[in-house]
Amino acid sequence: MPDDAPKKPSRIQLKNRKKILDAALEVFSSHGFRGATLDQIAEAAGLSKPNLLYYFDGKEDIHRTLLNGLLDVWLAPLKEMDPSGDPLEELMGYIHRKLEMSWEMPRESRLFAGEVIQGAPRMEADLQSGLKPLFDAKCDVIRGWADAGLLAPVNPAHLLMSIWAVTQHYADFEAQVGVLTGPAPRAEARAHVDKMFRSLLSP
Amino acid sequence: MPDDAPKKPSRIQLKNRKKILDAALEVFSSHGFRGATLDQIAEAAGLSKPNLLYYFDGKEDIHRTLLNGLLDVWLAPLKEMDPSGDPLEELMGYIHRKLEMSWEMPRESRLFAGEVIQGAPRMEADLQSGLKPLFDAKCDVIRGWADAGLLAPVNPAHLLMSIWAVTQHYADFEAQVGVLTGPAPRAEARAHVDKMFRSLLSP
DNA sequence: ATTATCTATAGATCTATAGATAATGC
DNA sequence: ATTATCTATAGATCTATAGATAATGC
Repeated sequence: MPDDAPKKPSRIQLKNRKKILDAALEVFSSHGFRGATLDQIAEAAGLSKPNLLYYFDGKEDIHRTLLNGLLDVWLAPLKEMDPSGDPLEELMGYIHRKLEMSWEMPRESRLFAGEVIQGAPRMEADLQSGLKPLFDAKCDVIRGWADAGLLAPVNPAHLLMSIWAVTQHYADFEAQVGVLTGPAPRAEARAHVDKMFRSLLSP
Repeated sequence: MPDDAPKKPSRIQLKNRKKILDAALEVFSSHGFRGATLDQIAEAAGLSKPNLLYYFDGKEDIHRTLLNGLLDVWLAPLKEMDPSGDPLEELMGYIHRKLEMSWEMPRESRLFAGEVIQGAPRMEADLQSGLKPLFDAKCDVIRGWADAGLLAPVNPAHLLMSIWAVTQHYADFEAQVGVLTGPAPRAEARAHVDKMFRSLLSP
């Protein structure tokens, strides 16, 4: 048996790593990678700074682990889009799930947005391996639907990107949305987004 | 005559302040406020670090001056939207100007995006005084058009926000767009965006 | 025995200033 | 005389580690 055989993590291991990642989500999403400090994360996690570094190899390790772990959660709504379902309703269902997600998980949205805006320096590999294959597969599904006349003709890649743009905007640019619309009633946003994509996609 | 009467800035004043702001745009837009350092800005501007601080009161002063000065440029396309023009073509014209701007000025787009994502800590006042009145005025124009039946019924505020979301996405999330579509032909993006808003807005 | 936590601090990085010197414009 | 620039460095902030101590699980 090799020396470096992985050991089962203790309960404290799991609990504290989770506390740290929760705290890191809060801090990284509101200040960015460089703007966040280990002090802030340690304080938010209720641990000492050296104790943070007992559980992770450093600031970058915390950040990468966080992004990597959240990518699956983030892509789940898209995975749920069913190739054998009704095309228009599958797409509209996806759009509404993504919109709710923007309101329910704004920190996750901003964490990814901040990383991508700065050129995804700690995430490009994950985008290639995690996002790209799923993206291509779903583009094929949408192309199939459009070719069969079940949707209006549409460029699948740009459709998906504009769905992300519009839905994530409500989380990522919340500070601006707030100034411009006040505490915006979500129903209005929902109705607008629904109408926009329905008028684009209806065959 | 008061002691603090403003003096006409010398030619070197103007030229060096401009060099610094150009450099700062490059550095702040790719690393964010906190991630940028005066060393990087000084190097990009071809000046020594103390010399930077001879022209500006500090890092924050550079950042604020930059954001403030660019806001007008950034809002120019929206200002051009003519209340007495043809509604659909005025809006589509605006959308295409904004889309071109995203490709021609990605650094400006990312600078604003980064600031807003982090809650616009150095810009909220500018948003209130610079953006809000223009936004409200243009919402009124759009509402007038829609009420007159010259556009499909649409929520003006959410329309404008989705125009920004979709167009700026190509600059702000370029790293992701690049991974997913490769060096994307702009014609496809242009056609998609045109179709999306035209189908939403056509009366 | 191993895992978990703490205090203290090294070492790097960054913003900003002090103080001297050079260049420029009346 | 005023404007512009430089070298040197103070002072603050941050990541990370050293080394000791406490808690936990066989």
